[in-house]
Parts: sequence; structure tokens; C-alpha cells
Amino acid sequence: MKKTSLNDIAKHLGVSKTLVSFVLNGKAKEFRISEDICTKVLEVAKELNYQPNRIAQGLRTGKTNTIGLIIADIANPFFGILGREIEQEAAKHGYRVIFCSSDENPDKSRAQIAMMQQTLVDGYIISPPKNSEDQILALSKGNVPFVLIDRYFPEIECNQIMVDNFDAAYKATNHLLKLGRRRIANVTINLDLINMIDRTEGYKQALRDANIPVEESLIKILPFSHDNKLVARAIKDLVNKSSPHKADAILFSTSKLGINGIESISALGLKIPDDIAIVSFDNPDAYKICVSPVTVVNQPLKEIGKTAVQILLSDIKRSDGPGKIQKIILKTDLIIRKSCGS
Amino acid sequence: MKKTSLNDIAKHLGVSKTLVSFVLNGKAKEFRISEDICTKVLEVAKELNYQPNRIAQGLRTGKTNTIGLIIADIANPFFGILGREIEQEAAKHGYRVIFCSSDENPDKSRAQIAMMQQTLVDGYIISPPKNSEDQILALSKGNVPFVLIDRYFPEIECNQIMVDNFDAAYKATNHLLKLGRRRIANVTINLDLINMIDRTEGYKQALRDANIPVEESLIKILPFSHDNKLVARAIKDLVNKSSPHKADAILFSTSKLGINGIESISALGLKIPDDIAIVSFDNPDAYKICVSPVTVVNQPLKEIGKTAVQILLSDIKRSDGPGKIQKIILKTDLIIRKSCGS
DNA sequence: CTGAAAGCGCTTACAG
DNA sequence: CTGAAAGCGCTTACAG
Repeated sequence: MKKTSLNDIAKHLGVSKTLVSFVLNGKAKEFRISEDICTKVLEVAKELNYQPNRIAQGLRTGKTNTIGLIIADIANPFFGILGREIEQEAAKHGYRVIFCSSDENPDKSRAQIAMMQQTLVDGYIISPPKNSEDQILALSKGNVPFVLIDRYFPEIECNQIMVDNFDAAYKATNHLLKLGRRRIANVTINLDLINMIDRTEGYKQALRDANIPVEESLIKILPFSHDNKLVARAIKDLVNKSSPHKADAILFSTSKLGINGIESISALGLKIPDDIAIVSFDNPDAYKICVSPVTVVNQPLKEIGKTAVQILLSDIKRSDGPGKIQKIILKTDLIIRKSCGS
Repeated sequence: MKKTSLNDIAKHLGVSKTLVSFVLNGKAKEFRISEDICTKVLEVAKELNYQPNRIAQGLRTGKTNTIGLIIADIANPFFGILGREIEQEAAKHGYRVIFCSSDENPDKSRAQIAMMQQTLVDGYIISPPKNSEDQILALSKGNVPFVLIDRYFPEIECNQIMVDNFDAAYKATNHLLKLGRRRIANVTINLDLINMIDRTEGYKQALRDANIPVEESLIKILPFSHDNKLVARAIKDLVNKSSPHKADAILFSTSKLGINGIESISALGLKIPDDIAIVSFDNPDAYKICVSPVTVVNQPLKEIGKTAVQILLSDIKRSDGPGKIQKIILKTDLIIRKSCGS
């Protein structure tokens, strides 16, 4: 049972496929095709269960109505939720999405971009790993639109939807300060990622503004692919009573760090917030039901995803060259729960 | 800067594109093309940064090297992790994946399958919503391979990778029985999904085998799109001391139910496992750090994803008609933590 | 108002 | 060993 093509319909009715194409693409009016024939075409199309061959359309028009999404890891709920929003907004406009997880590995993202470049996607939404500047730069010189989310490269001019990470960390740190914490630590991951840098900078600025010296020993920088043990070691170092740099609060820059961190803190028999207060970026379910529900910096994932798609599609659809570059910075909100005391 | 095509390379060297195509597709030996020309073609291809147009290839060969993935919700970590495994195994074989979230809504999955059917994918991996029997049946009569994961329809013969849900629930319930619990409840979602039915059946059988009568009042069936409040009401009913059907343990059939359930239990001031013991299906991070880390039925997500892709690809690649239908049932394991006491 | 024709970039029988 | 040609299923100038 072969799929029915435009030609099948045309033959069936003894007309040209041009005509059929016009009718099926809603251009009947434009070419003033008789209503009579229109309804007949539509009837036969339905009867033969005609489905346009999108690949053939794609070859002819150069458009596939597909968006390429490259994020660190679709299994990470942060990106999963983002992916969901992107999918939803894209579907609303008749677009599909192909996704790839780069694992923060620039070699992977390079291969993934190359793969998608083979005329498969009309545009990209990318959360670029560190050391992928060259890839993004190359993209910005090409003519396939793209928008960056979650991270950007200051030296590259391109569409981007970010969150005010500096402000978010500043507020979170301030929240801890207002509750009387003075020895606030920051646990983060490799600072080659601009969003992570901004967070730590915001944290430092809040301390400075409160006339508290920044202690480098209170800033723990773990590799991206950290495991329980690495986090546990950092935590142990921060909460050890005899340690010269004992902390009374921790700002976690990612929820993966935070979840592992809480596990370690519990394992050490310490109580949150009595022994140590906690704030974390991102808002996974885990934080709602853990021993002491965690105060978090909540990112507007819905808005990030939606806006990214909208900007991308407006660029894809414009025919008069590249549009104006858009840099959008969204605010986060601090959701206060119990992990900082009161 | 137009993309370079086969023709560009051919012209550049004064040969035919047939030749270039052969060389680039590794058929040089087969057609005994001189090494000399081979290296030249390869050189020019590199120099001109030739990228094959996959859409054109797709139109010609009828293959897109793309897998369509339809699951309930990519933002749900269960499906996110599954998606990640599928992506990874697919990439290993040169395949990409397009994903769609059906929200357990058969109308959505119908539209998503139709969309993908437009010659866009070589095969599907589907977690079908209830009432989508007709869609799967139609698929099984077509000639695009597919494999079902997580749920199946007993009356439809097709490839499927499942987990032994009956056995899993049986063991989980048994675990509670062995620890002395006698009034074990089951909180689950709409039982039109076979995997949910199997879980509840396993639960019932374990009770029967222990000579404990099954009490329908201890089985709470919530709609798929339940919110905190609905779960809270069910929990309240189960733990109310004056209630005739007070429970001393709960088996949650999904982690979404479990997470909401734990929130409700905490809000009521009850202690896990002292006041009530808990076992849940699935193994989200949340269960590791909550007040009393939760004993869970862990599904082999890696194996499910990997096997699904392997079976699908072997079907896609066979030219001699449909292969033998494969029904694979994997075992789960019970990860014992603290939520059931000891 | 409608049709014949070209062409998107490939692959692959066919011919020599 | 290599090339000319057909054709996958569309869209869209062009002609009448």
C-alpha cells in the first residue's frame, strides 16, 4: 500500500498536480480556482488519505519546519522542563523539535550542530557548553537563525534569552545575610560557564555590600561531572567545626549540587537550617519534600522556552535578511521555604 | 555562501556526480574507482566543506535516519531519562530523535503520529496513552516499524519492551508485609493503563497470598492529571485515625503520586515510617533526600531505552519484510531505604 | 483559471 | 572504471 502523492490525486481527477498543490496549500483563491474543483480535490485527498511528503517539500522549499535543540542533558529536569516548553510552543506554530544532549562537551555539540546543519533544521536553540565559542561564532556567520539559552558568550553578538544570574545570586545571598548568616559558602561548578560566573559574582557582591570579606576558601568549585563523593568532600570541609573556614550557610549554584549536598549534610548528622542554612538555584521536586524544604532561586522556564521559540521563529520567517539581534534578560524569583530558618 | 553540493565537487574535478557519490559513500572499492581519483574527491570534499543534504538523501532513499519518540511528558524525569538513553543509543547508530509529549491524551498522540508519518521518521518508539488502541493497530498494519515501551495493549501483537509490573508490585507489597504492615493501601492513577492495572493486581495478589483480604477502600484511584489537593484528600482519608479504613502503609504506583503524597503526609505532621510506611514506583532524586528516604521499585530505564532502539533499528534495517515480533519483559529491583522501617 | 516544465540534491540502475 | 539519465514528491515561475 503505497502512500498517495499529489500526482495520484491529480490523475484521479484528470487535472494537473499544480492545481492540486494550489488547492491543498490554500492558494485556491489566489489563483482563482473554481470552487467546484476545489471541493473535488479536497474530497479525493481525504478519500485517499493524502499526507504531504514533508521531505519532498523540504527539499523543494529548503524548510523542514524543524527546530534543533541542543542542551546539556534532557534527563536533567531543568532541561526537560525547558524542552517541554519549547516543544509546546513550537508545535503551536507547526514546528517539531529534534533534541541532542551535549553533556557540556564541546566535541559532542560540534558533531550535533554539524549533523543538524545537513539541511535538517530551520533553526537552533542552544545551551552552549564551554569552549564552544567557535561553533557559535561560525553559526552567527551562517544564515540559519539560532538563539542561545541559559549561557552566552559575552564576545559574541547573537540572540539570547538569559536570566539575571548576578541579581539572583545577590538576592539569595542577601536573604541569608538578613537572617543573620555571616559565613556563607558558595558551591558551584567549573567557572568557565558564564552563568556560573555571574552567580558567584552576585554572591561576592552581596557579601561586599554587607562589608563581609569574600573568603576564597568558602567557594568550592567542582567539576561538571561531579559525583556524590566530590560533593561530600567539599561539604565536609565547609561544615567541619575545627575547620578555619567553617560555614553557617551554603548557596548551591545548581540543584544537582544541592541535592548531593543535602545528602551529605544529612549523612553527617547535621540539621538544616539549625546547623547550616541552604539556598539553591533551580526548583526540583526534591526540594519540596526534603527534611527541611529548600529555599530556591526559581527560573522562569516557561518564559525562557516560549520566548526562545518565538524569537527563533520570527527570524526563520523573515525573508529580508537577518533581524535585529535580541538579548533578553529575565528575572528570577526567590521562593522562601524552611532551609534558611527565620 | 551556498552550501556545496555533490555537483559542485563533480564540476570542480571534471568528473560525474555519480562518481563523487560512490566515493563519498564508501563504494569506491565496489565500483573499483582508482585510488587517485578517490583521494582527490575526498580532498575537494573537505576543502569545500561538503555536507550531504540529508533531506535530498531522504527523498531519494525513503530513509531519514530519524526515530520518532512519543512519550507522555519529556519534563517528567522518568521519560527524560528514558529519552536520554534512547537518544544515546540512536546516536551510536547514526540516528536522531524527534520527540513529542502526548500528555496521556490520545488526540495529541494521534496528531503526533500523523505528523511523523509524513515521511519524517523511519520508526517510532511509543508509550501509548489509553484509548489509543486504534492508532497502534493502524501502525501495526502499516510498514513503518515501531516498539512500545512502558505500556502495551494485550490485544495488539507488536514489539514491546515492558517491565514486570505485577511482579514488582507483588515484591514491594511483600516487603511491607514482612515488616509487619497489615493495612496496606495502594494509591494509583486511572486504571485504563495496563501497567497501572498490573501493579494493582500484583499488590492484590501479595495480600491474598498472605491471607489478607483486599479492601477496595484502601485502593485510591486518582485521575492522571491530579494536583496536590486531590492527593492530599486521598492521603487524609487513608491516615485518618478515626477512619474505618486507616492504613499503616502505602504503595504509590507513580513517583508523582509519591512525592505529592509525602508532602501531604508531612503536612499532616505524620512520621514516615513510624506512622505510615511507604514504597513507591520509580526512583527520582527527591526520594533520596526526603525526610525518610524512600524504598522504591527501580525500573531498568537504561536497558528499556537501549533495547527499544536496538529492536527498532533491526526492524528498520531488515529488507525482507517485517521481522519476528519481540516482547521483552524486564525485571525491576527493590531499593530498600528507610521509609518502611525495619 | 489551468497545465507543462524545471529543479531542489541526492542515489542507482543502465549503458558503454 | 566512468558518465548520462531517471526519478524520489514536491513548489513555483512561466506560458497560454
